[in-house]
Amino acid sequence: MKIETTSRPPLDDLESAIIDIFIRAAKVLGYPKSIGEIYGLLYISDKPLCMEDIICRLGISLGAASQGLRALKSLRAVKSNHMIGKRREFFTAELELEYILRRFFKKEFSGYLNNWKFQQEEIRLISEQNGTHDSHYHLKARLEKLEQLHTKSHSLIKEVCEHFDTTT
Amino acid sequence: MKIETTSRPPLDDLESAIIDIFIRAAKVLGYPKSIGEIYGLLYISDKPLCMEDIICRLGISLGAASQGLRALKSLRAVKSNHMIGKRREFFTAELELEYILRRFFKKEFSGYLNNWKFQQEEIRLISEQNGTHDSHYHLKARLEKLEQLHTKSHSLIKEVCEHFDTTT
DNA sequence: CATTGTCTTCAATTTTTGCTGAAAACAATA
DNA sequence: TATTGTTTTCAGCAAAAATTGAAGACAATG
Repeated sequence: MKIETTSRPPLDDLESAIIDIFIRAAKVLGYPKSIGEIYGLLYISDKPLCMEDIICRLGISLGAASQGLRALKSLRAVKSNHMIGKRREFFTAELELEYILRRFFKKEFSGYLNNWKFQQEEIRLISEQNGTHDSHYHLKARLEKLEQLHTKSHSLIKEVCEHFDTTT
Repeated sequence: MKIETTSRPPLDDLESAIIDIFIRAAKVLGYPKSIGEIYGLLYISDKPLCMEDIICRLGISLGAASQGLRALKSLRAVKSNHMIGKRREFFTAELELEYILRRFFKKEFSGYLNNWKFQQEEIRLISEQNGTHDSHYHLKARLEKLEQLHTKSHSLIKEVCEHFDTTT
């Protein structure tokens, strides 16, 4: 891809400031900066952008753009649409951030909780193998507490998702 | 500090498995591995441990232990107690994880939201400076949406904290 | 106030993570 | 199916984050 910078001005103050919000949000959610930038740029754009637009305006590399867009697509945070007569793929942001967040929490956080549950089952096994004679007797209570916390966290995520559900 | 390894056995399977849960939890909350390890070790110990215990059993460095414990103290996730007649500081885990989580969310997440709010005000300023003639006219609606999301996130954190409040 | 045991700090190092860009893969068009 | 435009992949590189350990600070004790 030969990149044609013409007619793609650098970001102005307002644009950078808005994109910054998304960069920070990405960080908080555990994503790299570039993902925040790309989403932010699409969020403030009133027309679909192609990869070249994104690369030029943000000054990031081809690879980063491609990978970032893939991640964003998998979160359904950007939609891609092919314009008729054009070969290129064009991208738009899903503007309903609530939807995105809900999906994010459901996917990422649930994944984490499932893994935790699995580990906890393993632990139960090991601890039963060791039998009653073992030195870890005092652990029982603590492990049970941990399991309770797991249950509680599980219900938390439902609540969080519902919070972003009320179609404002 | 000369470190005396004697009588401090390496972690057994059960212990490592439990500590692993805390390592992952730390990661999710944005903390380094060592913080999860230290908390985990204290969580499963039935008596207070000193820094040397922690260093030996986890195989981490003095610096990491010191810094990790500092962070954990600031979250009030570990308490330190001086034993009479002993010069050393001893540490115990706060076992009520709910408390820790509540404080964590309040502190970290609120900090993030305040920053966001601040940025959003900056943006409003810039955007008003630019006046109505500017090319960013279509942004208004999107910025308002962002502000709504901010409000909503703010109420979310309250809900999350309350979730961990019910003294089970 | 000197000695000794313990903890903190921080520059250097290691580890982890993200980014780059050229090459390969793919897709559209003629 | 050759050509050309576009996207993906991935090995190597750069930046960021975590860890180490030794030097210095601090505190208790005699």
